[in-house]
Amino acid sequence: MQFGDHFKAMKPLDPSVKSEACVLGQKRKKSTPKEAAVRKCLILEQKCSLPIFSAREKLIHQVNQNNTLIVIGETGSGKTTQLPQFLYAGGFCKAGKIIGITQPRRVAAVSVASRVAEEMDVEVGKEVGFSIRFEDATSSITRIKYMTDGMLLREALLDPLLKKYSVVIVDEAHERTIHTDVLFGLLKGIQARRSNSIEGKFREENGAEWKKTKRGDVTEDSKRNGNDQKAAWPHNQKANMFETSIEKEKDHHANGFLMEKSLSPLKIVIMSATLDAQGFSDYFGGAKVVYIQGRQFPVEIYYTYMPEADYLDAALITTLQVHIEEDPGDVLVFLTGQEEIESMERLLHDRISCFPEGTAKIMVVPIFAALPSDQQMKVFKAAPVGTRKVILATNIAETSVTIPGIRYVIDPGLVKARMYNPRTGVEALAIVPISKAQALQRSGRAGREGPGKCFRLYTEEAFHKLDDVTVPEIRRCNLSSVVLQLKALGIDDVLGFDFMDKPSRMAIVKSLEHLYTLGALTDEGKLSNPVGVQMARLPLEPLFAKAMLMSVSFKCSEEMLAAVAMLSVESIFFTPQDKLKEVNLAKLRFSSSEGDHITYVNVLCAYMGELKKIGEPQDKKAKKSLQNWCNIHFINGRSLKRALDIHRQIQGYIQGIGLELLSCGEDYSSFRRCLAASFFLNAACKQPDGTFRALASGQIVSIHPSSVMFGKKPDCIIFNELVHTNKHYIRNVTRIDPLWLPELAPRFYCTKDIQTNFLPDSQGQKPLQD
DNA sequence: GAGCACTGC
Repeated sequence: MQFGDHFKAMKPLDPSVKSEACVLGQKRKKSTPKEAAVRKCLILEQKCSLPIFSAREKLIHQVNQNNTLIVIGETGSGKTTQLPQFLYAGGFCKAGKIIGITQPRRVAAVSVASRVAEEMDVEVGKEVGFSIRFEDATSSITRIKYMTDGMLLREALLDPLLKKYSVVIVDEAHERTIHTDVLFGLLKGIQARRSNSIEGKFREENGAEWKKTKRGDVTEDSKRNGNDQKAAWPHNQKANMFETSIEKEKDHHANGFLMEKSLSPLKIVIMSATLDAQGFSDYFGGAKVVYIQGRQFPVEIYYTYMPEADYLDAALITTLQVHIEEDPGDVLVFLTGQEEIESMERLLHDRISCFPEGTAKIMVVPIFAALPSDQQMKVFKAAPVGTRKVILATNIAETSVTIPGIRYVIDPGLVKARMYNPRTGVEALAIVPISKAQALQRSGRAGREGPGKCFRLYTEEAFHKLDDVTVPEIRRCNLSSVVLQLKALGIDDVLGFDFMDKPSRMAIVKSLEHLYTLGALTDEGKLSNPVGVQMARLPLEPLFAKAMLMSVSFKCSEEMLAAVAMLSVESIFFTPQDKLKEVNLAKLRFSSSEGDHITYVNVLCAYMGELKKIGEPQDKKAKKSLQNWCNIHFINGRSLKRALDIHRQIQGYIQGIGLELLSCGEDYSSFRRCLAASFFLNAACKQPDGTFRALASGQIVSIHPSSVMFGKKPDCIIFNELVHTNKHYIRNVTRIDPLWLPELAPRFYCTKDIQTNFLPDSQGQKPLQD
């Protein structure tokens, strides 16, 4: 480590300072100048000791030489924080260009940005910034910008060639989120267009180094070159427009405008933690791959000799065995859901209570996404001396949350995954085996601070039979949002889009049909104006976006705004299994006999009222009072805060589009009529036996127990979600008048069928349509 | 008459 030698002579640093510095994004007390100096040295030392540091020059060189580079670096290599700094120093931000780094998660974007800002000794939001939904910490001088992958996709809607960026780094590419996958195809297209631009060619011919132009040319560009949006796309049917634009650029060249007007090439860097480099390289035309050493401690892996019949029982026994036989160190147990975690918690407490006097104690802490934040924070609290912490976690602990102190991992090898059937439109949650990559990720959680052990509750043979990598999200979910965004980006031929893993034809065609039904696409399959254009602008599921637009003419846009904001977040009510009755009682305060949608509107209104009373939760006391309000109503404060953020954001967009926000007041029938008009495809009617039949699919469905309509028997309802667990459950349900359907959706329902369906003698058996 | 992994705009 040639660069580190310089620091060896330094006095050893106070260990407390060191541990603090290791925590990303943690708030620090204001330090004295001396402390600040020590800290600065420390940061420099840490930087230089990272495995990536010795590869600095090589990396800059490789990015200069290759348009696309694949960087494989294990956990702890420092690639996320260092590579952007190297490229910044290597001249990639000249001419006001930006290095963009995408992350799959918001917290990562924020914490890494603050760490890098500190390393560069600048304020967050200045040279180093981040951009996530609801929060933009960037400015005109920002040159290194961390952001969520979805955020960069949104930016592409306004700037289709991402002209601000000289380099886009896609981090955690192995996670293959739906946004990352769309970005791949998009970036590839942008890179091709930008290289084909006249200046790209000019550069190649002349071997010119990095472009030198004055700052501000980016905005000038976009002002003058408004046509780029249409001209930029290979799949665009108006390809001839691109030719025209090249001609224009040639003219500019002749007139000496070239250096101001034209585009610099886009560098793409794909960073992944797994060894699946070949797939990325193949997709990006045989792109060069570089490997960076990681810094992970060894983890011993143990398998069972025989397959386990009951993985929960096996997990329980293994946990107790580790506790009794192994050295100190916390245990992380991966389970599939809230129910499993809660029952395991009870079982562990039962067993511990039977331990003989003098046995070391266990502190059990659960963590899963629906758990309110204050309870989630408990996993970060150290156990008292002599007590072992056992964390019972879902997938959340695999990547989203890093818990310090873990030395033992117990992995049953299962995960609860959401599946989507494009043919029926039914989503299902199923417990399925994890992939090898996931197993590796889980065991790695034991080796972050020292050597660890991982107990896999399956045989080695079973491990080898697992899939290598998890099926990318884009192959598993509803594509309506993605297809709408691609259309908005000018990509008309979605079936021909260059996906790294192509979704099934059926899934794409179903989404196209869905969007057409919503009026977002024209008969030619193009984005319709204004409906499609406006829908694409709203950061909502397409169906909710349409409902939002429709609500303006039903004069209930205030109510719909509240409803779609609430429908966009999950787990509004937190329901511990042992407090079902109390939860239902608390819900009554907001319940509407008409259904869940109005109930949600009531909850959000009540929350806003509470906020008004106590003011924005700036000070501790107000925060506590708000938290208290949430607790007594069994409301998840984090979810409601998110709903409020979405509410504000959509409100801004709606006003930006120039649409009116109107309240229907006490008359909820117009709101319910609007729900019927928006969600008519998800209508269901009561059958004689009390179950419901979905009108479009003919499926037998049941109202989910979490609905306020559960146990009630309305004649006709609309719903927002159909999930298959033990039954086909519908969630988010509201009562409607069956006659509204033919009136509001005449292309799908006719009055005669509806009447027949509800006549006593027909007993509702006749299917409405095929 | 009884239940829901994780992200993201």
